[in-house]
Amino acid sequence: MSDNLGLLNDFRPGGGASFFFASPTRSRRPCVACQCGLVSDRPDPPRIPPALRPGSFPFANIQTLGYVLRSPDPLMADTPSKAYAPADVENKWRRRWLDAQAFRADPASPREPYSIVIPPPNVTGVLHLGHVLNNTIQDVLARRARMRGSEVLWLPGTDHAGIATQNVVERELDREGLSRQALGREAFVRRVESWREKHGGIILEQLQRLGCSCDWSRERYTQDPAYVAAVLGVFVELYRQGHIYRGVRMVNWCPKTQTALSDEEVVMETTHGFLYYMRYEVIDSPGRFLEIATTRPETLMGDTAVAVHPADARYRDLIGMYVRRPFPEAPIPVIGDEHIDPEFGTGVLKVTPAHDRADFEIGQRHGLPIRDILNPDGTLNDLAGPDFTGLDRAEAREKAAGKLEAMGLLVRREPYENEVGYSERAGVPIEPRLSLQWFLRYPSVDAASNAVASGQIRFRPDRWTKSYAHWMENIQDWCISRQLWWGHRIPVWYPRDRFQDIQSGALSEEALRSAVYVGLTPPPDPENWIQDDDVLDTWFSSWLWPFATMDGPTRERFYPTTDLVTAPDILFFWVARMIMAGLTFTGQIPFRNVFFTGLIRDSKGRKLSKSLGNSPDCLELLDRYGADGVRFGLLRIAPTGSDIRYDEDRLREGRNFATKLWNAVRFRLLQGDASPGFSRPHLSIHAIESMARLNEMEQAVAQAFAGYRFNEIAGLLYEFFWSHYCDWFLESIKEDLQPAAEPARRAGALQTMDRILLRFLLQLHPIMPHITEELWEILDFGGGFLMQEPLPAGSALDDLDPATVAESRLRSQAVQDAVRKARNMKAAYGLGASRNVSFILRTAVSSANWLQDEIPVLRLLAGAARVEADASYRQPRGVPGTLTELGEIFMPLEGLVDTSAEKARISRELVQIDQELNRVESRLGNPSFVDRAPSEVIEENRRRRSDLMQKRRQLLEMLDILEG
RNA sequence: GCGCGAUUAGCUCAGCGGUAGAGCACUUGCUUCACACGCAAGGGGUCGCUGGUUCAAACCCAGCAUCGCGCACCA
Repeated sequence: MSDNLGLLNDFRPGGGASFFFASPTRSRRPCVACQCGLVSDRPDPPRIPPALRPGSFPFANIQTLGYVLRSPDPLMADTPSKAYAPADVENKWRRRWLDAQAFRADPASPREPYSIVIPPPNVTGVLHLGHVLNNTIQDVLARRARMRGSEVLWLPGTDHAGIATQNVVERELDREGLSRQALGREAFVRRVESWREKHGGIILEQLQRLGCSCDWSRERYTQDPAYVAAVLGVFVELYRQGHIYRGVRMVNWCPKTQTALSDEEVVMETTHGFLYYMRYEVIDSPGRFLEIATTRPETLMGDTAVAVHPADARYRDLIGMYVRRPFPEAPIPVIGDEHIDPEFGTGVLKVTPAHDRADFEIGQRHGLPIRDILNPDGTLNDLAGPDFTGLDRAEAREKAAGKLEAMGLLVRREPYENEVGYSERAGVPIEPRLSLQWFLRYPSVDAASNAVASGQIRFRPDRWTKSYAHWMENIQDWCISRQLWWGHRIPVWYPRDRFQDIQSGALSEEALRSAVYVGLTPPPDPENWIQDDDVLDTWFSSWLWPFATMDGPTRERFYPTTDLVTAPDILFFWVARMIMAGLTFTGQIPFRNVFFTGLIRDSKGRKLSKSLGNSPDCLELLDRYGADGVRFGLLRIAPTGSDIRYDEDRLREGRNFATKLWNAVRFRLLQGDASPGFSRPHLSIHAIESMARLNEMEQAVAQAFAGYRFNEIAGLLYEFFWSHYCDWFLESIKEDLQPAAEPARRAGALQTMDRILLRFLLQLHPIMPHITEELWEILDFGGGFLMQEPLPAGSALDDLDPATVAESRLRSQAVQDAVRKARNMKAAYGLGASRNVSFILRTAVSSANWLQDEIPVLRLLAGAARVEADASYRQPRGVPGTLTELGEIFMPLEGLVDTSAEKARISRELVQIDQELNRVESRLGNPSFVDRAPSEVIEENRRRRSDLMQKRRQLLEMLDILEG
């Protein structure tokens, strides 16, 4: 097939024309080859015969196969594209909105404030689907809030993304044969800044392309002078309060970027390795060996003890004795510690206090020496012995195992699977490492827990509150210093004359506090001081984002913010920390609602990632489906919280919906003026039904918004517009739009269309802002922007009597049912396409005026030449009929007709009715059901029983007549 | 190991006590004067398994299975 497509492409004309295959049956199908927008791009073009092989494609061959190729199709050639082409429309409105500063938030406005701060996107990456989903949701919320009359601030910005940005620039330097060390700190930072200037804005421009209604005049950046002052100020304040301290602790060390990381920046990954069993000789009991299991033989040079459980009978007697560490050879003690699990391995643990968290703690408990055998870059140092000095830790593992084997000390090794911490950014295994770092004891922990537990801040979906509570209960101090150059440099200076002392980590916390200078500005005598080399963790600036981005009046008005939209993977990184920062520094919660989006996965359920190459190019998607199409498609699959399987078909659905809307409006425009002055327009029952449905849809949408159920909102809009308004209502009024129709009916139809379109555009706008704005203008619904239009207060049928509405709806639905059944009957006789049939409607209400009005509707929609109402019609043998809510419909057929299909259909229906009847009857025959079920349920079942029985009788009668 | 979530049509998912739904895919028909990115008519499901509660269970409860995600110092 793809070969055929290739060939088709060769025939593709330049610019805008299209190919069609026309089959001998005069069926017209679009060809897949042309990307001009007029034709389908479905992967399987229908009706291309398998015989159509590459090489046999020329026109002649197609002719012989009964196919003709025409280009361009004469029907389509002279009309402009009937598919909505989003590109120009989206550009146009983006520009107009921006020119009009329509997104600007006014702190002086008397309206109720509504605010969101954008989660700063990572400027080192390109726009990915996660951003698109996330920001679409924010934009939907912001636009809806505007239309509900709020003064909206959606504040955009970016952060400096410390590690990520530094990595990118270092890689760039590497390609140039340079390094940051060669450049020096100042020049390097300047270089990063210029990279940022060039690339930092790209992703925000891409968000504009998506239609995001951010107040771009307030774009913020974590390196803005005011923001920097806020970050450093917070550091100083927390330091003075004693929440920040410096000390030697076990940290997560990334040997690649050579910096400490917080626990959140470490991801656990299942790793396949080996469990090595080795033996150490007991010095005090020569000839006796202790067998030890380890996954990391390369650290044995750092072992300073061997530990067993104190109650372990196998080894209890050895506690206090010494064993021989094979290399560098040294005696190390056997100690007893409760931490040891006697069940694991051999029940003996080698203790390496310098390179393992648990071992470090054991070491602390037993006063063991710390032997650090690793360099910061993950290679081994002198302490590991001459054989190992300079080797990478991975190589050292193999070598250590080999050496043990050579010494006869390696018992065996078996394949082993365990969880190893990896650096989230650099992707290499983390090294637990003892180092001198800055830490934060989190402030306002209890208040932050309570804010969420009490519902003051609401998480959606709610289940994240539990995760949050769990994390808050087990919260650990935060390592906030990073050994990087790009970021906010720690505002601490050390006295030059005591610098060595201080850096050795030997000073007590007290002594340190009295020696250092901590302040927003450098000390007055800088020559006597040395500033700390480290910068702060990027998240130490991000956690201030909701308020540090706002100046006085803005904060006064728009803080606390209303909603935060983010992915659950940064609940701890960001959300929890913002809550603590907000409570600590503003005395208020930073936001009232947090909506967690799902994580987008590919169709196989894998995370989208650059390395897997399964991440689609979003800009291309925006080009192909339009921003509105992408927004709508993504929102439809954005469930309330769980993961999202991405499927491009959904975007296609969004694009198709845009085209559907476009064409529905085109249809309206073709009908001309609505004669608004027409005194007494006649509203058809279908018009009333449609406005009632519109009303229901609007209410359901409002509820779905209140519950942040975005997929439901999109579904409601789609269902109403496509399945009801287009498929039913527009079809039902086509009779009224004929030139010969009564003017009052025509006016009623046109006015109803306008009323529904107007209200529908208002509802749809937050999701598909561009096309709705364009159509609002084309339809001339209002002078200003649709985006600034308030949602209407009442319903579309407020001026109608409720009893009339209810009655009309029942009638309209009955007509719909009759149409469906009549079409069905035609199809059953293979007459689906024929318009040359007659129907006879036998109904008790045949004399009613309203029914007379509906006869033409029935005729048009069922596709009949004639429909006649006849209450006294007697069904002749062999004439098929069907039971509808309007009455029975018969289809007298001329000549011989195969009735077997219809008989089969009726039999199938009878089987279903019998099954249903059985269920209902057994229910009603059950005394405890009749006793205990609510009366309305019992009534409902009784009604159903009599309906079913009647239906059954009539079907049997029809079957009888058919069998003639 | 603990916690959370998922399991419904071929696929992606909605429904969360009272007659199993949507979109896509599939079948059939359609040059119907808004739309083939369309219209119409169809086919397709013991709602993961086993128990329990209930007049009534896809839905509530318990257990199990499978998958996914968090958290956790088992070397």
